Amino acid sequence: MPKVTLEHRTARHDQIVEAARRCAMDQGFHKTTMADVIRESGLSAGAVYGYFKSKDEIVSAIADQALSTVDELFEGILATKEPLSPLTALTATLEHIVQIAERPGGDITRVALQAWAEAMHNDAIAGIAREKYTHLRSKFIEVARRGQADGTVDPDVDPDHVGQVMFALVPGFLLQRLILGDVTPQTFTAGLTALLK
Amino acid sequence: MPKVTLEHRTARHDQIVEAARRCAMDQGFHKTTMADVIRESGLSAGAVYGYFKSKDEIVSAIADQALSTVDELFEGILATKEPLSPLTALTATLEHIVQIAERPGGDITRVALQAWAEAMHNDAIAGIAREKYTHLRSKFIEVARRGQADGTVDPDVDPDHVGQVMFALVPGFLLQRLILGDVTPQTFTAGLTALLK
Amino acid sequence: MPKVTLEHRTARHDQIVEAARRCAMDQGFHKTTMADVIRESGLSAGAVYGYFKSKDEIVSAIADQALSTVDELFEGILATKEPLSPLTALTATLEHIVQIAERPGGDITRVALQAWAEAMHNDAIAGIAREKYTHLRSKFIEVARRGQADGTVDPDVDPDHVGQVMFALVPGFLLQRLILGDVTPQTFTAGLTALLK
Amino acid sequence: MPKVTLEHRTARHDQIVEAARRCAMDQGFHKTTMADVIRESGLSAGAVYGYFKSKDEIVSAIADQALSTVDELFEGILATKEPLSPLTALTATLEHIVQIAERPGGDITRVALQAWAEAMHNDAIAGIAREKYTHLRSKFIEVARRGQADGTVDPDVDPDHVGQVMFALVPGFLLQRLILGDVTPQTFTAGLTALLK
DNA sequence: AATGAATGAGACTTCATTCAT
DNA sequence: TATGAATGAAGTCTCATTCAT
Repeated sequence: MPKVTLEHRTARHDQIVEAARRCAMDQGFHKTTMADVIRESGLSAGAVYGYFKSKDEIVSAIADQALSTVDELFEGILATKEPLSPLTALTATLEHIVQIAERPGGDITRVALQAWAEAMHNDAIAGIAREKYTHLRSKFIEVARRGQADGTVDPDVDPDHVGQVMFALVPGFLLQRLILGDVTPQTFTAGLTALLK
Repeated sequence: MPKVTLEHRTARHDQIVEAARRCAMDQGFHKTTMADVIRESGLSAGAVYGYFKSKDEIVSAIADQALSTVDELFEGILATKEPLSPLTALTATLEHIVQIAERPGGDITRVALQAWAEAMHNDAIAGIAREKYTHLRSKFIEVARRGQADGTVDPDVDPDHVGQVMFALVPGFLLQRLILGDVTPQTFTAGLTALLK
Repeated sequence: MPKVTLEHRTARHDQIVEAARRCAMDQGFHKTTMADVIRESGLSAGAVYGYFKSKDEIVSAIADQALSTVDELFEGILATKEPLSPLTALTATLEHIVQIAERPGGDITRVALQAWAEAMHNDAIAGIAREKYTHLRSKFIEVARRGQADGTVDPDVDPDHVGQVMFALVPGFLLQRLILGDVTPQTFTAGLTALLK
Repeated sequence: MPKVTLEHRTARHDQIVEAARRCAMDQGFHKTTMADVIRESGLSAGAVYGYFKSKDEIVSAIADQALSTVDELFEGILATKEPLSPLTALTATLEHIVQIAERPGGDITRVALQAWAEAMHNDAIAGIAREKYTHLRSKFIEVARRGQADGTVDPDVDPDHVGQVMFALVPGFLLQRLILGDVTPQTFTAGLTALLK
């Protein structure tokens, strides 16, 4: 019966990652001990090590999740909305980010910050971050291209560069939200409206 | 003997912070051990603890430095240039950031990322980050105000909100530069040119 | 598996306390390092800290033991012997103390002296000492009361005060035995015989 | 001018011992650091080490002082009072102990307890304690002899043994006073009156 | 598969003592 | 002589990981 076992394995796996995420959200990756994860997951040390070879592997899994969540939701947005100006795309993104951040389970964007820092000296996480953010940014590049096709964005500029700027606003918004605490999609959209062509 | 001693103390203090910064740049705050800092500083354990009460205090000192460096240099820019459009201000800022990042001593912006993560669960660093970034952002708000006075920025939008967006581009640029590695002041300025009013 | 585990835990706990007691007997609380206790117990650092949160907790456990041993044995004496004059009670107590002190494991009364000193600036041990010695002294007060009932002790004196004096002879005996080394239950009983009513 | 220098040396020496005594009174010998002594004495590290070769030497000096103080004062009592029953001698001693203990500078009897503990594993202090307490006890033995001469003490008992018992009451009183806090010369004398022949 | 007690390297920090000035 | 910054051995405790049951 491979199905049941697989489901069981997946459930256990997620149980561990969720526990670790909750810990990392409050304490960061480094203050979170394996004992914390074990306690929070309700499993035993041996069980946890049956699913992950090391703490590093768990950290990578949380980082992957934290860096993906924004991505996944963002994709949805871009896929549906048709005539998509940079302003509209950004506004929709920020609103979704806040929705995710305010989920009952805790603010996963805090974990994304941990992942950024970790990527500076952890190759596995650097790889994940590169992959996820390259992908996310490609969506903004796509918006830039559409804008150029629509005539709303200067066609002489490399859409990659336009995408860089649009994408930059996402971590810039996140960071201000977490550290200064006074930005909202509304205030940010207002500022964008004043600045964007 | 106040003069000599004070200079001496300051030199030693800086010697330790510099050593710690080099370590944190390579390894992050948490993988950096006191033994690393002690070895790198060329002092003894006791000497280091004569200048800092704990590792946390050293971390705060590095974080302060990392979050200040951009600030200081940025201030210079804004003070001098007179007719300052958002685009000009941002371009100048990014160029300075890259100048700082490429200094021989190592890229201090990597440490800034560590500080962002640390601010999530370290009140001292959260305080420093809040203070430094509130101040830095206020400069962009000032630029927005000048733009409104000049008629180049929509006067009906709260300049605080415009400042939020301009400021957001700084960490957004930094993060892409460090993680994706393909942004430069030039590419970014090109993208900005296409997007900004 | 509660039974086996509980026994096991108790055995380990005692193994650590015994090891620590042996160390403290030779070196005192402060010269005894955790490394000493770990080596002497035959366990690992982690194992020891699985049973005690800190060195202080181990010290309290040894102090408790050292201050209790006299107490326990003394209670036995008082419970059985019926017509109990102060002289008889004291003689029996001293003989028991020496029996305990000369046990193969080492002289635990040396640890009691450490505990007295420690009680001066360690609230946990001060509390233990207060509790144990209040209890022990209450036995002597009981002897005083019986003496008053029997007509062998002046009924006009507060039995608490009589108990203070009787109890005082115990540490007085211990201290002389350990520092001057020339008192025995026999010499002491002889002196008591000459002095007591 | 050797006199001035000698006075100066003595003053400095005492200054250090007093400082160390104050520290040891509050914290015990082991929690007292050389830094504490240096700060409290108002001298420099080098200066302190000009007078004492090591912390151990300072500890011995404080222990000597603590074990002597009772001794000195006690001698005075015994020298003057002529017809001296054990009860009288003891009462006078306890009153003097409390006088000393309640001096403004702090309760030096707390330091005596430290010295007892230290004597268990410090030969220098064990030697001092032996010497001081042998001497102090000899005074009680002298009282016993006088009692035997006066016919108030049983002449068939070795006066050394009577002295052991009388002397025992001194640490017994001290310990109760410091740990249980409810004995006074008055309560103790009352108890003694009920018990002594 | 699961358990969780045990491991032990290594982290942070202290403090008695020295010595160049 | 006096200073006090510096030394570095040694102390307490943690925690990722393993393995006998």
